[in-house]
Amino acid sequence: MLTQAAEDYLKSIYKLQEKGGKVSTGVLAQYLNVKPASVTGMLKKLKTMNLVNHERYQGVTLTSAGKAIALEIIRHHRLLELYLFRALGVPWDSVHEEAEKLEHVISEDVEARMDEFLGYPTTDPHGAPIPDKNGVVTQKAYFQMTTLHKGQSCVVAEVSDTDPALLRHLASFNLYPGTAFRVLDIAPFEGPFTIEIATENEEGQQAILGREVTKHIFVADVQDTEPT
Amino acid sequence: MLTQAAEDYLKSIYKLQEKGGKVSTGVLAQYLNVKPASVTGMLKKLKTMNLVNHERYQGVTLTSAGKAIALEIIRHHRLLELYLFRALGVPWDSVHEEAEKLEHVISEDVEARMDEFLGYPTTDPHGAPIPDKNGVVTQKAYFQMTTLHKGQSCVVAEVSDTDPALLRHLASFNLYPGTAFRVLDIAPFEGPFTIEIATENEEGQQAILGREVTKHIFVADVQDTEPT
DNA sequence: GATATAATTTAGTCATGCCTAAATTAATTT
DNA sequence: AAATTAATTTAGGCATGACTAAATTATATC
Ligand SMILES: [Mn+2]
Ligand SMILES: [Mn+2]
Ligand SMILES: [Mn+2]
Ligand SMILES: [Mn+2]
Repeated sequence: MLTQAAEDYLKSIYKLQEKGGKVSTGVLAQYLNVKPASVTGMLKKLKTMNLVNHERYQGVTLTSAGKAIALEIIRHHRLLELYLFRALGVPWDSVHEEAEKLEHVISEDVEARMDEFLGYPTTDPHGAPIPDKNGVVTQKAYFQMTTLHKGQSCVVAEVSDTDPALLRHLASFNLYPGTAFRVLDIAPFEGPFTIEIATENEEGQQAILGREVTKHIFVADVQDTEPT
Repeated sequence: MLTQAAEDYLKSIYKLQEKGGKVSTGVLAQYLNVKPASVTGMLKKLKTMNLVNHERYQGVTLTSAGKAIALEIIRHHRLLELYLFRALGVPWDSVHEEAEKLEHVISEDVEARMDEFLGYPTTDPHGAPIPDKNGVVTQKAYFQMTTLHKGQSCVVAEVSDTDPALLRHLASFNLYPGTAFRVLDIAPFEGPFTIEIATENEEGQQAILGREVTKHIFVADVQDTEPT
């Protein structure tokens, strides 16, 4: 069994190399809240275990063995988030922190039982894909919300799960993965978005979202619609 | 926050001092699968944190602060065992091992939610009492099964939870906490017990339990009955 | 009461995983 | 091409928590 620290390194390398190939020591250090020197030390260990490819000064990538472990931990994390949310009613904004500790500790048996209880889900409460038990991830295509134009409508696909305050803010507008909305206006000079959120009773709730917030929202099913 | 190792020491000291007051270094070492020298080292640390009373060569006891932490961990452990058993159907013989890792990692919020889901239970799947949220334990009076005499009937109160093979053996006879049985015979020279287990359809299943097994079973509601 | 035996503590090591400070290497400017 | 700046690695330390071997203290035996 790997240590918790080693598992977190692998998970982080996976996430960072998804958007950008080779991962530099500095980027990884910042992501893990650790100094670059500590990263170098751990990469050496991971390399002797054949979990990463690493040439000095050249950045790091996962080997297929390393990737398999990373996906295993990510699967634990996302299943746990959804399980805690659905089965125990743990709030949307605290499941991440809780799962961060539990992911290293649950057995394959408990993982399988949660999966069954949840009906073999494919996304976590923040819209992130849950790798299947063989480590296959089905990543839906989506765009950062900042790329939307006035008048377009879409559906929330995924939101960042690390900042509880952001998640509470989104929840205050009922803005969850699966929620549909339309862009009514975008203020100039990188200003805020005004959107209309589709609600069950057809009324359409309005919300104003600052730029920082929209960077953490990803959308799909983008369509151009007639202005009302 | 304490380390996982420190929490395990406190939990173990609590359990050992329950039956026998002061706990010796050697006994604690054996219980934790660690060498006596390692125990001495940890006791020094725990003493500086005012969690234990320890005079060299004189054994160790918990301070009230240490006891509070021990009970907190034990509460986690037993709630987790029951939760895994009831909510996820984890088998009787593997909940202990699973809970051993999770107990150090769950939040007070998840603890409270499991407690609510379970209806504020008072005993775990092996019959051990669950301390309440204020650390109050209500320990039912019971006796080791070896103290029973031929003809007596009783109810299983608690069984040891550490050995999965033993638990599977007991399960094969449907012998769980709450199960009633009567002693039909005790073979001489520390021999095995023959018992009749009460079943729903009144038939009465017989079982033969060796001495080693009976040492791990604790019973209550002992009554002298007429031999049939 | 001296002596043997058992339990406990001390002393010195080792592996993890983090740190800071200094040295090295790579990338950018000029 | 040389010099500056940034990224990365090396070197040396620290805290945990385990180990072994040796020294110490307590207990049992004669
Ligand atoms: Mn983690
Ligand atoms: Mn998530
Ligand atoms: Mn434990
Ligand atoms: Mn138990």
